[in-house]
Amino acid sequence: MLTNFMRYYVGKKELDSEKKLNLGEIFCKLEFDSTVIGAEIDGELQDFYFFPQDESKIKPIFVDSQKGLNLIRHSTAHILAEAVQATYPDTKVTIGPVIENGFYYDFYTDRTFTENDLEIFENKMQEIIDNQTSFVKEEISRDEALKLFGKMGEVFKEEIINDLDVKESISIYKQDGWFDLCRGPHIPNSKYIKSFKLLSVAGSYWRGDETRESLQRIYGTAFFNKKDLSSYLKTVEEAKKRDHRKLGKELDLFSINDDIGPGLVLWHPNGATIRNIIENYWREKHIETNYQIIYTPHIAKANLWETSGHLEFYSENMFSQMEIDTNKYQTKPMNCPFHIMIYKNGLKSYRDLPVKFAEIGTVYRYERSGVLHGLFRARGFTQDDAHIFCSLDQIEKEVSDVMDLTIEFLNKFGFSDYEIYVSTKPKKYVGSDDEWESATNSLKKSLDNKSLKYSIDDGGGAFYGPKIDLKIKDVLGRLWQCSTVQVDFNLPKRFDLEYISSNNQRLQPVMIHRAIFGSFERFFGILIEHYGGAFPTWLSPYQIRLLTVSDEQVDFANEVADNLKSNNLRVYLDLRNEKLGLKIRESEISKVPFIGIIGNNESENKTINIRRYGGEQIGEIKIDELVKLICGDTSKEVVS
RNA sequence: GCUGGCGUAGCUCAGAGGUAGAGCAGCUGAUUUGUAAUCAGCCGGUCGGGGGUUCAAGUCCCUUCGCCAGCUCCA
Repeated sequence: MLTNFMRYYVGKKELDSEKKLNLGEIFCKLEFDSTVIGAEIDGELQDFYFFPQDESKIKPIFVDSQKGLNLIRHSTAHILAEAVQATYPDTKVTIGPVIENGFYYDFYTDRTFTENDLEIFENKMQEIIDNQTSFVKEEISRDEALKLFGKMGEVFKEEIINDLDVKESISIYKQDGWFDLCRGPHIPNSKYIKSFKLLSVAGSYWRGDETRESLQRIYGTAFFNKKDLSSYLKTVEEAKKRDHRKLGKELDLFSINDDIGPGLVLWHPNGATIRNIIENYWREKHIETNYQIIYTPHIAKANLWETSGHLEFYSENMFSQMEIDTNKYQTKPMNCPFHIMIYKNGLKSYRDLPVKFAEIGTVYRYERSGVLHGLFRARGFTQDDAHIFCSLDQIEKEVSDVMDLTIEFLNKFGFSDYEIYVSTKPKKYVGSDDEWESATNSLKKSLDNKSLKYSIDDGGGAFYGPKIDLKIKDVLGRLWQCSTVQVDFNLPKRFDLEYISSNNQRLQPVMIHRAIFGSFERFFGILIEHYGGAFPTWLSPYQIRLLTVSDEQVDFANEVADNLKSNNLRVYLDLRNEKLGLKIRESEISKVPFIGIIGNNESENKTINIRRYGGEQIGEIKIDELVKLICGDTSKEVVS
């Protein structure tokens, strides 16, 4: 008799039923309270309208979980769309997905939405939410759907329906009288939206295609409670405060000048001091780990770029050719061909391998004007580039060494959290399957041996070889991709690279491209934001500002400054006839890690009164103690 | 590149057809100062560039350069 007998496993409970139930009914029978708003089944988020299969394992999703938040945000996007159409009925809706920290909804309209509109929409949305509107799902046929949206003139929805696979079921979600084509899932009722905010308006294109209609995108976010929303907004504020373009100006680190050109960076003395410290550290470590440091030109004949394949595959990113005498030249977008030419200069033996060339090499790449962004995306930048020429069976050891060096570097700058990705063979590739497998295994092994966790990006490798990418996490939890290690089977072939093996054969080496910072410009930008401009003592342009209380202490202050300088410390001497309070204020604004105050007490006692950036008092100490204090200060970040 | 917004003193910003403004910075002077702004005076601008409308243009229109946000994490 009981043909439709079903069994569900819901969390730790189970439920038998004589008929098919949807999630809402299941939760109701099991007397779950209203904090359950959906479920995860086979890794997919589902709402109350979903009918699980027999024997389904159902993981309840609670309103205050991360997954629950995705439901809340998606539903908030629908309420936004309703509010926009209620306000401006001629607006056409498109799509409104959940994104990392919130949601957006794209609209088609002649009107330009303003900040004022956002406020109107927010008020209207609050009204809808306060009505405790239920989200009701209805399945409709394809024809019905086309008719329904066609009648409303919702052309974008029609296009979506037409593009859907015929097998796919089509659903709409109703709230009040308003509804949207949507596959869900949604929260049961708007009462779960406790706090939301519309953040900004921006342009976008239908389906991201710039040849299609341009749309207006409204970004917003929603949270389970007001506290989470305000802490998110605070993080956004904090990120704004740390914007490297703003701090770069305030701290006089760098500039980008209209008269020179967009995307071209001027490093001011303060920024250049930091870069110089980083470069010196970089050189020292590379020499220590057996790299040979080289220098190469900024332009080369077009022929070279033809051989390398850049003209064929990378020309969109290269600056146009210039003619010198009768030859065509181009500025370099990459350093590799130059390193290769140095390798080719003279026959190499297997005894020479691995050959490791490293260069702080400036390259120029054409970037579309709209994507330029301070130091993060520039047109001229300097890579910390290196190329390792080795045999296939040396890859594992070499990559292992690169990872050690990379992690040592990143730790030095206070980055201890990273995500690592190994990208494997794509559909189109050069090199043999054996080579790819061997190289990919070497990459994995070198990570496994260090117990470094990584994800596999299947098919995500470049056509010329597999790679490891490393993303670092900054103090605000943002991820930045800097370091990369890439195996290359392509360039050695194109340039006919070879070495003589132990049994006197001519063999082709493999090339490994690697960068730790990626580029000095970008890495510097990340450092500025990571440290909030308050650089640790070893990097800070000035390590201490010496402030005199009055003219009487000038001689002693000069003496202290000379002493510190002779110990290679970076000292800023403020002898101005100003009040101490002003001098301290200016020092704090410049974020120098130490302030040394010299008044009559100090000059009599031959001491300096030390205060750290941020206000911590250290008190009077002697010069040699001060030298030790500054040199030994290894705190990774000064609190801003 | 495209969509939208914005370019006013070194910096941060006000002015929205009728004589270009403020604070900070800078310069000069007074003050000799003890842990986040001493006081006063002065200097500073073809209002991003070019063209137009008007008796009159930061202000309106066109064009050009630059900056900012965004440009499929799919119904």
